[in-house]
Amino acid sequence: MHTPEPIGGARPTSRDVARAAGVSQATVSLVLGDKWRGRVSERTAEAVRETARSLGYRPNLAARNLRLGRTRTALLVVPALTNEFFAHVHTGAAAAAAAHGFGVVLYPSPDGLGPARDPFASAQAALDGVIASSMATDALEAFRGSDLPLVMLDSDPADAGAAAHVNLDVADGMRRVTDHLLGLGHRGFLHLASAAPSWTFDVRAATLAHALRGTDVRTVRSPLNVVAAGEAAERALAAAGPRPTAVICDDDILAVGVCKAARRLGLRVPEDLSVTGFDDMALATVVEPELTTVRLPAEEFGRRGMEALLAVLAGERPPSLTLPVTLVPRGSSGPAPAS
Amino acid sequence: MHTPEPIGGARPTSRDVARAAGVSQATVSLVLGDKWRGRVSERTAEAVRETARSLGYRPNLAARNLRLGRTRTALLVVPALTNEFFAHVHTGAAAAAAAHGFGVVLYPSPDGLGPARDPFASAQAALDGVIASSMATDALEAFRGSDLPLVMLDSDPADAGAAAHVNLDVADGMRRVTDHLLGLGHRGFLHLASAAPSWTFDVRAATLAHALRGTDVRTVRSPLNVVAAGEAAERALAAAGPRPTAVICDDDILAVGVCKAARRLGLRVPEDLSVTGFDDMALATVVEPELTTVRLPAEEFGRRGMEALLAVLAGERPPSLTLPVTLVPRGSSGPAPAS
DNA sequence: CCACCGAGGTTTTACGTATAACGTCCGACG
DNA sequence: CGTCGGACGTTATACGTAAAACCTCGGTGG
Repeated sequence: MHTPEPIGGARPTSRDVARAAGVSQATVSLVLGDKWRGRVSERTAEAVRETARSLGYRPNLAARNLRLGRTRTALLVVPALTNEFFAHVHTGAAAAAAAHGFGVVLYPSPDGLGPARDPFASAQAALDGVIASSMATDALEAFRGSDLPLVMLDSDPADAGAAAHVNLDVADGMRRVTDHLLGLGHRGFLHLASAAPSWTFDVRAATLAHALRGTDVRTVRSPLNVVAAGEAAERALAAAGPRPTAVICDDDILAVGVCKAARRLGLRVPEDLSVTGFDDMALATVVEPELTTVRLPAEEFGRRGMEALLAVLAGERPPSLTLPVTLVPRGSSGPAPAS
Repeated sequence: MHTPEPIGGARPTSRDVARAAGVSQATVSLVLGDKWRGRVSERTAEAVRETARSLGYRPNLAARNLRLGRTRTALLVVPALTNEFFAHVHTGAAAAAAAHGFGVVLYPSPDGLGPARDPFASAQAALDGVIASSMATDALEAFRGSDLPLVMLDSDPADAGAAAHVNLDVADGMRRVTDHLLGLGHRGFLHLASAAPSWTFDVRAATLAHALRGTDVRTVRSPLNVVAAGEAAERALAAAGPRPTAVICDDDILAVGVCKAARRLGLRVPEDLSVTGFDDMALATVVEPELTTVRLPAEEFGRRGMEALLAVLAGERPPSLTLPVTLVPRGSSGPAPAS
């Protein structure tokens, strides 16, 4: 029977390697840390490397972190992992981190877009910095007390609590959506907004309100899930008064709910009702017809966020960025029906 | 202008707290570690707590980890975060971990279901153990060299490299699918299989082959994404010979691709073609009609995996588990068309 | 002939924590 | 009256690493 090594199975330390190679611990550290040029002979260095390999030596990260006072690890806080968008953000952040020898610990704030209870208690890993993405305004409070450098993604650039900001130009995105729909002749709108009190959604609402001033706009809020969004949309579309001809959604998930509601109400998309989403996730091309939506550069977003954090850690003062977005017109939006 | 504390801004240590409270560092450690009963007076203890609070003391995790020789942190390796299934697995694992004061570091194997290059170099965090979920068979090799306790999810239970196994009863799931479709009168099948060389998919294929012996079965492999799956299915369905009346997919993502292909070919689902998925992710209820699929207890899966790891770390020898799955019949499967 | 230097190391120290081992004072008991 | 044992702490040490400071020895320039 295979016994998987006694649990605390003493791993070899740099001192073990030193003893086995007949040198001092300091020499081992120098060689393996690649700082031996001119201080240790090529012969000795190779011997040390060989010994380390044969013993299966792996440096103790805890000890190294303690000694160096940093961990080369960043925490990425996201509202919810089930939202594909944040998976892409993570990919970008992790790639940028890896390029600089950093690691990323992912921490999904447990209450969806709600407040993060104690990210640091949960993330046992010692951290060098934090990237908080698209957090609810109240959730951000949890980070005020920390003395860690903080980069905020998708939050109010005026907020002084962060060392740097990286944003998506959601205002421009929303403007492109309204321009698109106004150009198609729509004058009656339903704005299906996210119920989460987040800066990024506030911007969308304000932009939309401004761009559609003078037209007929109703707003309904819904949590970010298909079923709830469908119910909210169904109620709003079945309500009395003139029916909107276009539904603008804060997120693809909401838009999918609207499409399902439209089908239940016997409304054809886009002939009777145009629907637009936001994010351009895989979801957008799954529904029939495919969603007109705003594409966000999710991966670049994560990458820029990590680069900003790395800059802060290097003592620089990184500029605050706003990344451009694009409108992707697809089948879910069409000319307004003749009234 | 708000200067966010000098980057390396010396945080207070337990010794600083001790000095400020007029006690020794050991006393601080005892009090804050909640091991002071009978060794320190209530008055002193409260004074220490108060001082720590006012100084904003936070223990240095690196030092604690070094001292204790463990980190209370586990690594969860998943093939791809964009697959919603693994987000749920993480949720379950994180919950179980938190209940025992553990943290979870998420590591998405960068190459999808391909080999994980060096999980330990990337996860800078020191680790107590590893949970590897649904890894490709070759990717598992990356973990052989490690001396960390390893729990495998969704992999061959006969594999002796792991300290424990937790599995989903995918064989039973696939049998339920075939029973369901055979009961509906289907005799011509297409199996749209995942191209990833993973144990869990091998089991599905073998089970399907056995359950459908004697009927007409073709197999096509596709990567796990909607577009590729759609193309593969379209080719297979348009090919010469008798057309299958049911397509059995290894994953909901593949099934969605099939639905889109069916629409392009002018085939109605389920009247002309039945389609089944696997996993029961959000995707399954987004397409029209909604997918008949196999529901996997993803969150419990993650929870059980973490519990198994915790048991191993506690020196126990946890039993290998297989969790039950259920068939969720929906609109995408119906009676076989009369030929 | 001696001071100096560079090559090739070693000795030592510090990081911050947890805890085992060790004091000290005082009341009580034999 | 001695000493015993809580109550309440303190002192000392170890975890494994990185790196500053130091040592030794043979060659070399002045």
